[in-house]
Amino acid sequence: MPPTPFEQIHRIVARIPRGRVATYGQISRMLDGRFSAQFVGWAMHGAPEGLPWHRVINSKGGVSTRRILGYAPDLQKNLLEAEGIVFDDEDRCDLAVYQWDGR
DNA sequence: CCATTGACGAAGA
DNA sequence: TTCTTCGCCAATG
Repeated sequence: MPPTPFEQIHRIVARIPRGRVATYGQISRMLDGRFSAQFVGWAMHGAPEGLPWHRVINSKGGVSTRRILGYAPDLQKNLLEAEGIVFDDEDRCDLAVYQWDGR
């Protein structure tokens, strides 16, 4: 049987190298637009342990987990900073520098 | 089966 | 630049 949408998304996320990031929309496009960017976010909600979910951010270069209740504030940002990614005073990083090229 | 729901994004005001 | 609107589509109840 074919991989589920979640599995296809998780496979891509698992390939993101340390110190790089990918956007929800980018992953959606890498899967040929079969799923909406919004759905990619939903797939992260149920990400299996070990998946580098923190390397997936929004198109503005910022993290989106702060609005989720139950998450430690700035956890995602802290994990990325630990990998060398720098955020500006608006909590955004430079996608031109850190965005994964998919290879 | 139908309505609602998102860790989103592009376009327009 | 910020805010709103609309499209997106599998999952969930």
